Amino acid sequence: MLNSYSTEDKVLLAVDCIIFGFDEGGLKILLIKRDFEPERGKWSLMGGFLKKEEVLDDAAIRVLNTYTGFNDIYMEQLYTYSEIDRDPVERTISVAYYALINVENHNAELIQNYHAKWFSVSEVPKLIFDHDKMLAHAIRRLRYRTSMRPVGFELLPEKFKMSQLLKLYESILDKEIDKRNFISKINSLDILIKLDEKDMTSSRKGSYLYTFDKEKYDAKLLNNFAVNF
Amino acid sequence: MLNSYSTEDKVLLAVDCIIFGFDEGGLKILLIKRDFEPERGKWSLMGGFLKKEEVLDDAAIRVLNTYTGFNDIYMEQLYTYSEIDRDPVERTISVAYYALINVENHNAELIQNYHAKWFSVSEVPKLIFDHDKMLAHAIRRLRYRTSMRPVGFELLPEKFKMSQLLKLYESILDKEIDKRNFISKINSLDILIKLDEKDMTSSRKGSYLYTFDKEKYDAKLLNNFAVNF
DNA sequence: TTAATTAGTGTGGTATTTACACTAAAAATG
DNA sequence: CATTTTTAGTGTAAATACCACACTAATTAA
Repeated sequence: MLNSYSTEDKVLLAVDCIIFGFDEGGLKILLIKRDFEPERGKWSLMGGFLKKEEVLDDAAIRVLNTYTGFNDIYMEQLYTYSEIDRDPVERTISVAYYALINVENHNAELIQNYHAKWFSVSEVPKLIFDHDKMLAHAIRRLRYRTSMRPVGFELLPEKFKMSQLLKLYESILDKEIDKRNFISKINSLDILIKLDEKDMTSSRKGSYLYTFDKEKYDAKLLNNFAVNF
Repeated sequence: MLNSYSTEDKVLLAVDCIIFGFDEGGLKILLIKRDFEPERGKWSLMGGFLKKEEVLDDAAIRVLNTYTGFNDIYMEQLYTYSEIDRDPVERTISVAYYALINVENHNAELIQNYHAKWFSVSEVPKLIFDHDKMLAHAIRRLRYRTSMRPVGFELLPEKFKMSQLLKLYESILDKEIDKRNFISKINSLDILIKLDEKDMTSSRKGSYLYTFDKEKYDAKLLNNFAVNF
C-alpha cells in the first residue's frame, strides 16, 4: 500500500466559528476585528487553518480559544464552503462550525483581552469573504433546530426567569410568542425545574427562577421531536 | 495583499457520494468494487479528489459521473470527515454528498458498463475507511428529512401506485405505516395527481397510477414543514 | 392612597393525529 | 360455474395538540 495519491492537488483547509450568545439585548454573535492581512480592520468570523495532525473539531476549538480564551465549547459542524475565490489570497476551503454559549459565563473582560466582540444579530456589520453567507446559514440552522427541539440550556445562565426563556425563543425565531401558550408548552415538555428562589431585579412582584433538568432535557434532544411555537 | 498563507499546511480533499435509489426490493444504495489500491476488491462509496480549480459540488458530480455515467444529479452536501487515519495512505479530508435518484431512469446496463452496483440498505457489505459511518449518517439524515417533508419525487418512476409510495416511506423510515392514514395524509398535502390509468401487473383489480404535481411538490419543499407518519 | 409595572394563570374552539376493519373487484382454481 | 384468493380502496370516532384570547395578584414608587 503505497502513496498512490502523489499527483493529486492539495488545498488549504480552514475552519470558521460562528458563536451565538444571548443576553438582555437579545441574540448575539461573536466577531473579531482583523489585525492582519488580508482585510485588516474589517469584521470577520474567527477562523484559522487546519493543521496536518489535527481533526476539524479540534481545529475549531483551537481557533475559538485563540481569539477568546474560551475552553470546552462544543461546536457543531455546519457546512463546507468551497467557492473558488472565496479567499482572495489563495484557494481555501473552509469548514464552518457553530456553537451556542452562555454570554455571562464567558465574561466580557476575557473578550476585551482578546480580539472578539459581541454583536446583535440584527446589527451585524458587513463581514469579509463569504462570512455573511455562513452566518445566514447558521441562523437558518439555529431557527430550524429551535423549531424542532428545545434549545436554551446552552444560552441561558444556570438560573433564569421564564420571561428570559420566552425572550430567547422570540429572539431566535424572530417573532412574538403568546406567553401563556409558551409556558404551558414548555411545562408539558417537563424539562424545567422551578426553584423556590425569586428574582427581584426587574419587577415589584418578583419572578420565580428555573433551571433546566439536564437529564430530561438531554433525553428530549435525543428522540428528536418537534416543538412548534 | 500578498500570499500570506504560505506557511500553512495543505491537505488532500476528497468527495464521496452516497446515492440512494428505490425499487420493488426497497431502499437501495449504489456502491463500487474498487479496482485500484488501496483496498482493491473491497466495496466502497464512489469517491475522488477535489481539483484545484473546482468547487465541491462540481467535484461530487464529476466523481459520480466517472463511476456511473450519470449526469445532472443534484447532490446535497452531508458532512466533512477529518479523522487523522481515515485514509491509511495519506491524510485526506473527505466531504460526503448524498442524492436520491430514480433507479429505473438510470438503467442497469449503464451501471454494468461502469463499476457500480445497487445494494439493499439492509444488506450493505462492510465498506472501506469510514464509509460505513458516512452511510449511517446519510441514512439518518434521509430519515429525518423524510419525517419533516415529503420525499419521493426523486426516487419513484414518473407514474407509480399509491402502494409504491407507501412502501417507499416504510423502507426509509423502517417501520409500518397505516395505509388509510398514509393515504389521507398524502392527499391532504395535495401534491399528487391521480391518473385515469391503472397498473394491472400486481393485482386482479388493478390500481390507479399517480404522478407528482411538480409545482405543488416543490412549493411544499420550500416552506419546510413537518409531516409525521 | 393611588398608580404603575410585571408575574402569573385557564378555557374553549378548532385542527390534527391516531387507531381501527370491512367491502369491492377481478382472476385463478377446481 | 362456484369458490377461493389477492390486492385495492374507503370512513369514523376518540384523543391529542394547537391556538386565540384577558384578567387578577403582588409589590413598589410616587
